[in-house]
Amino acid sequence: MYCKFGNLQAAVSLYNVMVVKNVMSRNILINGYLLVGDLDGARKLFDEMPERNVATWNAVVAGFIQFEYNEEGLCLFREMHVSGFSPDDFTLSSVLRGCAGLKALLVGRQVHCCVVKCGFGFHLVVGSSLAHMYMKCGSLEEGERVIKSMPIRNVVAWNTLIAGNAQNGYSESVLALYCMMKMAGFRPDKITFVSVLSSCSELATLGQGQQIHVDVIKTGASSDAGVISTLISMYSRCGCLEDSIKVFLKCEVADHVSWSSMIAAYGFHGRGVEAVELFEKMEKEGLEPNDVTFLSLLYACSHFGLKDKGLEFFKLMTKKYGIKPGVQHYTCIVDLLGRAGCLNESEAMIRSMPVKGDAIIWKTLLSACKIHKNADMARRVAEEVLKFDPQDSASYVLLANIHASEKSWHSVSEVRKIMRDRRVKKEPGVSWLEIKNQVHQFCMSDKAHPQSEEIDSYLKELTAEMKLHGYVPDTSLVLHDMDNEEKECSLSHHSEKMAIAFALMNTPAGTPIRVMKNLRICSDCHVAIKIISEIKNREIIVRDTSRFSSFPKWKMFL
DNA sequence: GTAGGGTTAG
Repeated sequence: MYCKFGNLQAAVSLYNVMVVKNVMSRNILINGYLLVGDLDGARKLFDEMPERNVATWNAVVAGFIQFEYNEEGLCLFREMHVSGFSPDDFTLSSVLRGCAGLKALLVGRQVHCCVVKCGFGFHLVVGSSLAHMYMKCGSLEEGERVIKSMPIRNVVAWNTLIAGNAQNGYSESVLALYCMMKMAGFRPDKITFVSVLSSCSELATLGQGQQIHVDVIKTGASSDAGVISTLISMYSRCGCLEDSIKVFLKCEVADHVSWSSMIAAYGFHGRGVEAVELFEKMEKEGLEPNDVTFLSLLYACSHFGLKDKGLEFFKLMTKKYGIKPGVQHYTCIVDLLGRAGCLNESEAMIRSMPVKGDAIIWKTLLSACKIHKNADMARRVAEEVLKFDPQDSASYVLLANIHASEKSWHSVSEVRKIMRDRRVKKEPGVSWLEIKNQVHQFCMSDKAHPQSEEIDSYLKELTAEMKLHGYVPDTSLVLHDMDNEEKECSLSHHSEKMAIAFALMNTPAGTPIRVMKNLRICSDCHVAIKIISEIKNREIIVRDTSRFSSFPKWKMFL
């Protein structure tokens, strides 16, 4: 009883005066130690035990794994096996959780054999743990096979399947599975919603996200901080910052994750000042920021050009909160310095930081070289990127872009030759948007869309109209040495322009247009969209890999 | 006594 209520001291005193101490009383005490997180105490008692049973082993294996001492947990499981004990469903689900935590696929497969041998091949709980393990280790297929072979499914099994697809990036499948789950008569719960909503964020399908928000309210899951955080993020990533704010303000259970989520949402929409204000309020409210909070905050600072503020927070993170900066935090600082034009400081930061660099941090500096047109540094930095990832098409393109903007066609063709030799292919730009719950997708110069001819002639008219309003195509961005007319044509067929043309043709006047893109939008499209938004009197919101841009611009400061 | 989830740099 004392153990159950976490009063370990009382439990220990009682145990010490007990005349007869058996396995059961010792097991209870071990669980007491584990309940309060005293792993050393539990281990000591365990080591001193004259006899043990399966429950004893289960207690320590599960205890260690619960506190993420996964390796220790797996070692204990091996010892258990050597001692001649057969694992039961409790042992196996704990051990599989440990494998998932370590992403240890091979050990996981061995445990799978053990599961089958011990007769738990069709067990509901063990089956979900097994599928979860496979999916966490990146083997979605094996995980799905386990779930599909289960004779009965419950909500947890469905959630495992859905979360596995979400975490492995199969967002469309997540939405399909969500419908199937409901059709099979299962009621989604807070965990289902977290996975499904994060897939909506990924796909930026606002319509679906809104429908799922309705389901959240219907099932009463809207009082869960986890669901709230995902909703905030979903609305932000789907382009509706105002709805993120509404969810956040209405929420009574917001925790540090929800606050971080809101800070990230502001950052994603370029609202640096609000992000900083919210962080300061969070501190005043006594909520402890974590590494992700700082990542979101530093990101917001770098995108809004708050260089000094960002550097200040970077120091605060370590000094006040004892959070060691990881490579992602350093990347934000490199971005912050790079955008501000301090290229040398930025490079020095990478070379002197105590954590190992990666392709991304060097790519960040490479983008800064492009913004500030520093071709010499760009060449050097591109080499560093390609050391980490020789197949990274974006870096070759960036480097070629810098050469093209200097009209140094010889260097451009050199870069293109290296790409050919190394068989590097440029990732095609794809934009998509949702109209009446249907997703339309466009690739550059795409002829696949049924309305491609109409789009083509509409784009021609639109470009002419834009030129009357001061649009000058920035042909320096085209990588090939073509004549100007060809360059303009190539620019006007960027996927985001095609998507916007399609939306203008197929939606009523005044409807906001939300376009998503798989790469960064180019500066020509940025200028072009601004002008389109003005002449067509439409709010246009473009999401690329990094952030949201809203047009007209003033919307950002509302 | 067991299983499934949240915010995040480019």
